[in-house]
Amino acid sequence: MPATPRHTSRARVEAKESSILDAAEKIFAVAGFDGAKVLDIARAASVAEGTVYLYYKNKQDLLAGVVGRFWTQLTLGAEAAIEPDTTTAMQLEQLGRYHLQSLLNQFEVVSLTYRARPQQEQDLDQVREYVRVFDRIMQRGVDRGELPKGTPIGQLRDVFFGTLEFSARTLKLRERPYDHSIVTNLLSIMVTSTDTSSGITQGAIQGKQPSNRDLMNALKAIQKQLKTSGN
Amino acid sequence: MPATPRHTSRARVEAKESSILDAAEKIFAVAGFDGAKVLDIARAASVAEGTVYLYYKNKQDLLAGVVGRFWTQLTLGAEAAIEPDTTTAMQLEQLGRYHLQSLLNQFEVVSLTYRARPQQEQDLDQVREYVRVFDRIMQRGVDRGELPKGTPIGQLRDVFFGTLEFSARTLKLRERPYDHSIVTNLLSIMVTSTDTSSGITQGAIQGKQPSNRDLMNALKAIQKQLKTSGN
DNA sequence: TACCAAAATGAACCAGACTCATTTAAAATG
DNA sequence: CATTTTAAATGAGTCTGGTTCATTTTGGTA
Repeated sequence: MPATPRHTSRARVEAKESSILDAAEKIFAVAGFDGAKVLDIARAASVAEGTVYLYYKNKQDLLAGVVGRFWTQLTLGAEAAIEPDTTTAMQLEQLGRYHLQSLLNQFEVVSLTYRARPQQEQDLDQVREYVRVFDRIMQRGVDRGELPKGTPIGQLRDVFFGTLEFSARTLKLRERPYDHSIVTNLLSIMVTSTDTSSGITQGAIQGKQPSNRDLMNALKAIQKQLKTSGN
Repeated sequence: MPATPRHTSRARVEAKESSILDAAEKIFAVAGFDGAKVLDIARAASVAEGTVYLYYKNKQDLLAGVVGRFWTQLTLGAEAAIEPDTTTAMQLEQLGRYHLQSLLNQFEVVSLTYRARPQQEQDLDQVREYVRVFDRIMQRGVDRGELPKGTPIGQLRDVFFGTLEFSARTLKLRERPYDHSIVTNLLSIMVTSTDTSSGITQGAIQGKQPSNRDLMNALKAIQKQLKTSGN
């Protein structure tokens, strides 16, 4: 079995494995998970149908392989896209751009991600790994004092990735191209809110009812402040 | 065929149709789309397997029926959850709470939504209808002068739903219950950003590079302002 | 070259979605 | 109410496509 090769060079086994993944990715992308026939994938990889099952337990597992590899590559790409020696804001912007662009460029594969996690099973590790890129940037920002101490990184992560994913869907739906202003807007929103010592965020985090009138008033003040700061 | 009933009362046909939907929803929710057998759904609806196909073209179509009904009901529930005569901020909060709670309570059905839109086919109309609830609230806010004229409703919609959906996933993953502070935080973030005449947002919308240093400085100023406003 | 284990193959198997000839139920007719 | 007609329901049988496994091929080793 390819799983425990002794006679054959590891390199060749891995080459074949990734050629199967390539074929699978291609077929899945054009036909979707249900539409893709294992036989077609095998043919595209120049391999017999049974051979696929030597490398992957079943079709689901094959999909997990495709999706996992995609997110791993995305993590590497993200690391590469981020300048290590710049501000937190700049790094966030770099990650945001990279993320949105990737979502758009490889929309089909991204969509497959949902098919790979059948309900509340243990999540794809590679996706988890990917979002840690964000966490590291934010944590470094806090450590350096660029962001306030109590910055709710986890919540902001949901804002960041959630917004970008929905924006990507919207753009795809309307057949619009990548739009940089989405990232910039998102960033300004997020960073504005990282001051947890403000009454608003503070109250929110503690779950106390913040009186919507107060909320509105506070926000009006901020808006005025922004306006007069003449920026 | 039930499609064009002449002898039988429309009511009875619809009753059977919805009893099949009920059964399907139940089975899909526990077994997932792939795991659900049409035979089981038929049994759960006390009907022969072939009968299901009298009402729904195929399994996918059945799923679309389940998901569509769900979002329609969600829209009705949302309308009901929103007080018509209150502030925009309050209404947004009501919608946010309702949405997050629904996502959590009916997580399985929500997850099925992704299975129902096989790639970039025409979206589920019912989902579109649902997000319009948000649009209406925002538009009314603008009309009333509670929100600035150029408020980018579309972008904020992505922030709103994107963040809530990701937050719901995170909560499910960590097996945490509904957390009201998520909605409140999200709101404060969003409303803060609705002043499009601020230098930051303005620049962003026009897509011009806003110089990250300027950005950070502006934000620092806001944070200070917030802090000193002693709120 | 002969041997052996790893790797690959594809025919056969089987689960499950879907069809359709037949049966059953319900309305219309007289 | 008996009879005819049409709608609705049925489930055995078909067919597609994922998965298995007995057999063949390959490549390293002695």
